[in-house]
Amino acid sequence: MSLESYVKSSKKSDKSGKKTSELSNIKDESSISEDDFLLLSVSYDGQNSKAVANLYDQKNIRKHYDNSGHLPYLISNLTIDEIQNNYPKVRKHEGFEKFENVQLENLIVDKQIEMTKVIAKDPLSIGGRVNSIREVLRNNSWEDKIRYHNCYIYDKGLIPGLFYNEVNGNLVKKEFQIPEDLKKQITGLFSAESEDFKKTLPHILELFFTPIPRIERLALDIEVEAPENRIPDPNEAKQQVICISFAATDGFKKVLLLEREGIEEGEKIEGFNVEIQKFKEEKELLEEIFKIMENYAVVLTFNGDNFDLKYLYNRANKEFKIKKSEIPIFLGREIALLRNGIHVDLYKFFHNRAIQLSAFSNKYRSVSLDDVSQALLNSQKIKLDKFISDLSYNEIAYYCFRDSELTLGLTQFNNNLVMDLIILLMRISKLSMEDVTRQGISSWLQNLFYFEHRQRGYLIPNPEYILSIKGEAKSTAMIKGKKYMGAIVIEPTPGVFFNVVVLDFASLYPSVIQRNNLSYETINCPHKECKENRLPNTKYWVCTRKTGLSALIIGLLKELRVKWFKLKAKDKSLSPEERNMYNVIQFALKVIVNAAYGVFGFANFPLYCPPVADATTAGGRFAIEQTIKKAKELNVEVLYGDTDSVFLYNPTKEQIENLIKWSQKELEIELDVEKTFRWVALSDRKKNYLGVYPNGAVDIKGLTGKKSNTPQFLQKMFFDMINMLSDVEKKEDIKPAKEKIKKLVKSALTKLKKKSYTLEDLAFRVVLTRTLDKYKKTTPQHVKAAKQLQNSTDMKIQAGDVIFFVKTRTSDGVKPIQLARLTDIDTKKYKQAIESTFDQVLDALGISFEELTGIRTLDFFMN
DNA sequence: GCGGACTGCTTACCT
DNA sequence: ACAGGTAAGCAGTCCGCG
Repeated sequence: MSLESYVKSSKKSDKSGKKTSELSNIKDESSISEDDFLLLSVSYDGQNSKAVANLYDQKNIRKHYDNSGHLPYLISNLTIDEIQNNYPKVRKHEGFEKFENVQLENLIVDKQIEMTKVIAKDPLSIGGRVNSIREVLRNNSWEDKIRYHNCYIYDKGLIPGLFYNEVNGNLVKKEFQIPEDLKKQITGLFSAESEDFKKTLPHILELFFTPIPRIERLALDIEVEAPENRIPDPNEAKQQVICISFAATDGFKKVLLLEREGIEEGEKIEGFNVEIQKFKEEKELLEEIFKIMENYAVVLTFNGDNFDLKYLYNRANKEFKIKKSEIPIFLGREIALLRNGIHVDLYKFFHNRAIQLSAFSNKYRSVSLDDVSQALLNSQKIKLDKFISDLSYNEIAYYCFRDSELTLGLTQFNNNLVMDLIILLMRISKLSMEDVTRQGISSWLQNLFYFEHRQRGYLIPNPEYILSIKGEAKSTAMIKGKKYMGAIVIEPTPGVFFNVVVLDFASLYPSVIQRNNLSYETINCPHKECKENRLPNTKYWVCTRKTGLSALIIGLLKELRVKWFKLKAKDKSLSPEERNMYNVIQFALKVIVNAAYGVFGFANFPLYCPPVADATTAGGRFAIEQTIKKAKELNVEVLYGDTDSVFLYNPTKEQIENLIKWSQKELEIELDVEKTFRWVALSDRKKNYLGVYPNGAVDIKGLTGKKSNTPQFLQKMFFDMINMLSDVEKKEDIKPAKEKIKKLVKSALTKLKKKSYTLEDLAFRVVLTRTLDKYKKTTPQHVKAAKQLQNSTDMKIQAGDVIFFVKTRTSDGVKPIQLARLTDIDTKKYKQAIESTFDQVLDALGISFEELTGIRTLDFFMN
């Protein structure tokens, strides 16, 4: 279940009286006092040449400049003398400050090493220019690609998303007390764990037992004059800004308009009562925008990095020559940041695949404000029937304001879920709010691991170094082009099976990582005696002397999630608000923990270590293989399974308990009953099944009828069929259901022949994953349709667009619905689509489509 | 010139 | 740009075929 749907349902289901909160401080802001400041980000102030912490003082940003003289640096394996003699350019570098000796632990060789810290006056002297010190030192340079603001966070042990006080000019972390009994309960759960584990636990607990404050924020959206409806170029910013809207959490709402010749006031729009202010001069409009932005610590946009803020900056700077220092925005290459605030571009956040997939279960297909709002808020942008430039004042204000309202809404729904999630992810990853909302999950894990390295005095290894010692993966993948073997999918036994119990391993890969002590330094470690400690089913051994850092951290986060937060999220004795909070926490943990395996197999991850990923999936295969074997021994039939699950046919309670106990004892991995089906329909296709729960609810996996590109008329038919099947309680019920399905299909075929479906109903909807010119090898149908559209209309077609097309008897075989007519439709193709979609389910029921309809393929359309 | 067998490409899905 | 495994449909290629 997705994060969002869980929260929604728990809200609905519980209106009972509140219990006294066991964990009063987690959502309770009363424990926060005026001088507690939330750390939102750390940045580098180039003018003062200092790191600066951006704190949220419950209203605005408060800057705290470094007062310790901390400077950027890199680490060299050479001694100071060696550097002086062999690389004299280092000392002569204009940004060079000084050398220092340091001792760091190189985990890969498991030794303390004397190294040299090369300290510079500014970050660019370390790296980023052609003659930076890291370029001079070349292969003798380490830790030289770390962004300085992150380096500062590691060295000071700062945790973004936690509270700090200013004590005698220093930043001091505010400690929130975890209630004693709670602390005891939790630590009690882990009494059997290692010393390393226990030592780290309190630091992790702190992240989740510190209140999450409400953060006031302002959403904005601009409109720009657009001749012929062309999207204006934000780099040039040639057209005037004609409208801007604001919506903030404190209730502030406003629209600013530029007065233009020939624009009418327009009719007042009912229900739209937002204050509108008109400006005669665009420059004044811009200045007012900047003034309002400065009132808020956090500014939200949807695509502000690449459009709104970039446009405002360039317009102010290039057209009106407003000085850089008077514009509250500064531009990076692909980002727009604020001088005195935090800019969160929600487009980037919702684009993050971990967020898109896990949090919102792929509910929005393209990352547009319209799609995301539709999916999460059930609200949409205002539909226009004219060009932006032709709208009346009232119309454009209304249109523009809705965008700000939606943008703000995306952070507010379900009790500020998105905002809470962002704060939790900051705490776990140690990334600033700006970074965590813009960067992918590999950056989150990179930063988390780097932080831990520094905190423990470990050298952060160069990626090439890890690869040169540990090498590539040793297994062979099933799929061409992949680097190593992945999971096992059990060949399904086709048919309908009553009373099926599905068992699955709780967090299989993280459990393997923890149990097998997997980490880049522990796999194939340098110790002689460890070489005997082979991992089953692999060509690797693993360290027996030390706990691997990733095994420790991932294990800890996983254990905490499974043994505490997940249980609390389901605990009916807690208030819905508390459960929501626990659920957001367990979810944030899930995202991080589940991605931990994947990043080790991701070539751009700086701790990339294919053997770790390889050994992880091998451990997973070992677990499921042993489980199948054990099930056979217990005389239970395994019908199907995928990666971490087994479908058991009609098992007894005892058999289930046996398996679970066996797994705990022999594999040391938790096996749980995930779900029980009244019946399951399996075909011979893997990753495809239909299961009906005892209450009639249906679980559909992989079937074409459910896929998002299937035409709507067919999706609807498919779900009608599912409804008929969900009534089936016993074998005898299948026959009448079959009769109903027969009627359903016949009426659809008739409708198809009579052409009474609309083009919308018939459209296949496929995402264009790249721009049109990038399809070189083949031209798929949706690309053909998109090309037609581009050639005969003025539509701009971009990567990420969903193309609606129908199958036709024309030469291309397809037409975009904008250009098609019902008479073009190739009915035969649609009949085939119905047939194959239905076959996936009917196969399992032992019914053939032809038998069902009683018609041979062609006959129906022949007369 | 055309169709069947085949491979590869592309998208959407599962875990 | 976290991973690999699978299904489906189509595009493109090769081969055989008087």
